[in-house]
Amino acid sequence: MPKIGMRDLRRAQLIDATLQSIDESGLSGTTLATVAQHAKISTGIVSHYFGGKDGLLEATMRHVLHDLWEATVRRRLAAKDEPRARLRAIVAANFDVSQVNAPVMKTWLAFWAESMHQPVLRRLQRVNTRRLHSNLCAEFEKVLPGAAARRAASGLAALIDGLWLRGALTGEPFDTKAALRVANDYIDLLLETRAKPRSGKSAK
Amino acid sequence: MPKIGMRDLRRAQLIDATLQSIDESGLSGTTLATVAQHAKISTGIVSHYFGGKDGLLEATMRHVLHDLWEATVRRRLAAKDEPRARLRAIVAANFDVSQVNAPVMKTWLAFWAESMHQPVLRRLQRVNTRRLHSNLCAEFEKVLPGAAARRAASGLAALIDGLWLRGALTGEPFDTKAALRVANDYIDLLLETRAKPRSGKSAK
Amino acid sequence: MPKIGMRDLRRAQLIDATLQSIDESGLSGTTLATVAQHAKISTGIVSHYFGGKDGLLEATMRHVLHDLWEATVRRRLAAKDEPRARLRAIVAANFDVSQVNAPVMKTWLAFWAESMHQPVLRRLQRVNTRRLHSNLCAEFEKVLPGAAARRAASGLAALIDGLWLRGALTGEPFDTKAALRVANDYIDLLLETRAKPRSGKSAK
Amino acid sequence: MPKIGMRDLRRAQLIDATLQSIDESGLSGTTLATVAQHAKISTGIVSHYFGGKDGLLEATMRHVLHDLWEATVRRRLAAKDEPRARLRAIVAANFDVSQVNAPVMKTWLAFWAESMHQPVLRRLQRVNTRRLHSNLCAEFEKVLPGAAARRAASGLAALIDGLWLRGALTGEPFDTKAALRVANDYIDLLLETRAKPRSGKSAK
DNA sequence: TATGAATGAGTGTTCATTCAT
DNA sequence: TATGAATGAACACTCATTCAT
Repeated sequence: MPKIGMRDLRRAQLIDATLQSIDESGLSGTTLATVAQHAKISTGIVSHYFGGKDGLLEATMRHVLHDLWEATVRRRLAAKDEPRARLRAIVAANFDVSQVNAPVMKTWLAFWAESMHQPVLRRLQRVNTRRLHSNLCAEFEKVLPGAAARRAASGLAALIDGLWLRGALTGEPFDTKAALRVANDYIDLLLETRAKPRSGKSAK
Repeated sequence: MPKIGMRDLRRAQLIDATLQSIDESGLSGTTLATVAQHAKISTGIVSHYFGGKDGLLEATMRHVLHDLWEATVRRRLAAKDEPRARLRAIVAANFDVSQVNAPVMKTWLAFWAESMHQPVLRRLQRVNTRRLHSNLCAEFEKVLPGAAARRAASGLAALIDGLWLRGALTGEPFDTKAALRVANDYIDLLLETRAKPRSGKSAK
Repeated sequence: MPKIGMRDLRRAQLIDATLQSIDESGLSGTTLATVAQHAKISTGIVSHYFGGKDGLLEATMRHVLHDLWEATVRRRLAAKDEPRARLRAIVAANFDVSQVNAPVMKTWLAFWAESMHQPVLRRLQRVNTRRLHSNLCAEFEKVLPGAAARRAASGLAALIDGLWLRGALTGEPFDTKAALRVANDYIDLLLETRAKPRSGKSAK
Repeated sequence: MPKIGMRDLRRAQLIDATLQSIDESGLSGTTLATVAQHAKISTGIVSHYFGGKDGLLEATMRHVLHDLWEATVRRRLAAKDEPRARLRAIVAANFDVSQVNAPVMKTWLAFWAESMHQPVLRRLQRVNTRRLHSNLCAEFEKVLPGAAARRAASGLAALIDGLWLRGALTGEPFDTKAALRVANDYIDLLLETRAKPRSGKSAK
């Protein structure tokens, strides 16, 4: 008798095993055999459920992205309906526990490298990059003129990713508090420019 | 008679071939054969000069890092001896043409992913991460109190890396001008805090 | 309560699915999964009814041979009780619709290749080869001396198989009419030798 | 130092190993490992020289076809310039020792089965089928009217293939003498029709 | 120094077969 | 009787590395 939901259970189990294996050995050191070993099932079943290794990485990344977006929605809903609070919520979502644990961070790094050469992954990556930017834009535009808002969004998006990146590369537990402080300070600085607009001659 | 410098010539030639191959196929798609093909030499010679594939990536990354540090030193020397100018010089070095071309950007991404699992690469990566931070710190400390300076350095380092990362991931030519503007604006904002220090209650 | 004849129904269904799958993908491209898919049943049931893939091919081939023999008997009974008519009937049976459709032709070709290495199939193939020869012999012996009759039977058997083979290999619908004409002409030529026996010095 | 002709030597060696392996285990039982074993070299080298298993079978079949065509040319040149002698030469070429040994016969059978589903092999097979027919046609047309010549060619081509096929399927050494006698007798019968043309109403 | 032929372990993937339900 | 999830051995193919020349 086929268990209802067996397919989803297995897929979740395999995605988890993939994250573990990438954590241990990196993507290049992750084989269907290591994934199967972590999941304590046979190798054949991995290809059976995901159609191959590529499908497995894609599914894993979709899972990670889903968690990120879910965290973003959740935190935004919980925040006061005000730009500063909303921006802080978005920032916090990017440093959510679902995003700053070792398996996920290593998977992100591998994903970026692969996305440069795999169309399917590239598409996922672009959607995510744009989503963060447009989320930030939406808030900044409430208080800043268009061009300045877009620049602010670019800056904050970059700062978020940069903080995340540098935190990930340490190899040590992510210092969420420090990252939040730097990012939130940046938000404050950007919002302050509202009052006394900058000269705009700063670009080299 | 072995030509003087033959070894260095070959190594430079192979490093260049490696960058090309990574540009074309990514690190996972790069084999000693593809590198040899790009360099128009035999496969055996690669292992001979670098001891293997790992040595090749390490050497390639050392080369890229060397270019970055060289650009940093050059631009700092050319800058006025003043924090703002020096900071701008450091920022510009990170967006130097030697760092924002496709082969190098893809190699950086691959390097980060690999550095999480290869001690040799990890060491390289740490040195670089710290070097940027301490360079920035040195300038900020001239005008900001210790803690604030370190925070500013962390922020600017993250922004630089984040701008670089988001630029690299587009897959299109890097928009240096836009990146410089965002980063330099951030410098200005950070330096302005000197006058009216922030309250420090911004962290969540 | 198991339905009476369920077993035979399933077997017929699976044999048909096997022929379809071989038609589509060849024997080497036919798996128990493709057979099950064509029969719209589960994979496990195939092994259950035939004990495995080998048993399936054997049963399929027995089915095809049964059709051939059945056609031979039917057409011989319908023919006048006279050597020429009987021989024509045997020829026609070998080009019966049950033998010259794409699924069956491709299965025959695969069967021949496999029969060289599988004792069970080899036995089937030998029985069939000999049956055709002895059927032809029986008729020729009514009008030709023993040695000549056997030689005539060998020739006609080979011509039948050769016409069938070349027709099968075209990949297009089998031209039964043309094959019949060539074979029947050969029968006529062979029977004419009765009057003016050949010299027998023709062999090299 | 690369030996001149190493490539051709290896290819010949591997083709021979393939024929041996097919003789032993059939095409379906032939793997790159069994071929490598027969050639006493490593498995990787097979794919290296032929690009894969498909390339290996194609090359092997090209080799067999080359032998057949070479035998045909050789024997035709040696024959008297007269239709009957030429036809006998063509027949004999098809039963040449290069074509009636066990490894080659089993390879032919496998080739036919595969050619139904592999375009590359199908093309080879068609060329060969047509070549025999047109070679025979060329001779028959010297002494028979067009339509009769083509029919004679079809008949003889089929008889040749049929004799070859039935001889191959026995699994015992090919009885070349018997095959030649039957085929040559058929040639004689066909050429005799020149004098007293047949009625043409023989087709069913 | 330089070659590239050769190796053989390792990879993703397929598939006949088994078995709990 | 029937299912299809699961197994695990087998496969073609890749590739870093070695080594005779």
